[in-house]
Amino acid sequence: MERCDYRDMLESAGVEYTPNRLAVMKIVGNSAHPVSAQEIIQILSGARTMNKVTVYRVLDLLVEKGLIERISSADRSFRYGAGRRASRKPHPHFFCTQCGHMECLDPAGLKLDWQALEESFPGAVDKVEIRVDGTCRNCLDREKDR
Amino acid sequence: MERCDYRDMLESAGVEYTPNRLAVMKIVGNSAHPVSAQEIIQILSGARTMNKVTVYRVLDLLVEKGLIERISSADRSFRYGAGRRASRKPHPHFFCTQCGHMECLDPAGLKLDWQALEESFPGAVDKVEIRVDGTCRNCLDREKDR
DNA sequence: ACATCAATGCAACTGAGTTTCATAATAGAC
DNA sequence: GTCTATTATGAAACTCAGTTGCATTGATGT
Repeated sequence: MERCDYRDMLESAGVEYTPNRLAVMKIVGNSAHPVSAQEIIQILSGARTMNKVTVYRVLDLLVEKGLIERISSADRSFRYGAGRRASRKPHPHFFCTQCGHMECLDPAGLKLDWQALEESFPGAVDKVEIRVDGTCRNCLDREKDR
Repeated sequence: MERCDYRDMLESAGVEYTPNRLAVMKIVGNSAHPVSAQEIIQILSGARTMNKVTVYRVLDLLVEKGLIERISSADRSFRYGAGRRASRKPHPHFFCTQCGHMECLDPAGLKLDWQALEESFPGAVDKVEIRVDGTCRNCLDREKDR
């Protein structure tokens, strides 16, 4: 099930349509949680042949255009989720250090005084990343079983 | 100038003293901003011969014992700063995506309702990382000159 | 002194992401 | 329509922070 007209989203963000770009955009957009480049490559390996370099290049492009968001994790790799242009409000993320799963958290409980931050800081601010590291429910349960 | 008795700090955190561990602890502890493993290796290359593997192993150990804090950056590498056991309160960091410099921010302006966050989340929380990405004063000025 | 265990060094490895350069596809010019 | 110039893609080799395996050194306790 499509959630959006991804092709239209690409073009209105000034990104020329290509099947590869659409494919990556769909995977990131339709995923309930931020995905890694590896996951994307793996998902694509079934349907379409697409070089990993192209995946990385498409991801870079989509991030640059604000269609998706690049989120750093605690394991030296990135996750990608729907971005500002995909009408996604900024929100924190949870990262499970056991299984590498990332998920989005509710922005409630998160009172970030962006204004005060920018004013107090001598430099240009691009983005703020808030990440909670820990162990997810699944991994906790699996641990308990042992 | 020493800021603390690092040797004592090591031992009271349950870390056997070795010259290598003290050397790393000093560099991280005396630095005004979080440092990368590369910086540590480079600083040490002058004074003492110390294998990079040992540096990484010491860093892992000190992080595990809470003496230093591992902070992820936007460039797939880590920075290390004084940790909880070094009487450092949690605080956000700024990361310059141009030069890779990281610095500590004042916790003011960041009202993070940690309590609500933990309660709303179904899993175990180890730590919360808040990172502001952007361009530092230095890099902004250098840019302007061109 | 001897045995034991931890700390260190060295070389080779890993894995996510990048660079280089060749080829294929697309878009404009004519 | 064909020709040319971008632009997108593919393939192989590379980079770079961090790891692993294993041998060596050093400390600790008896």
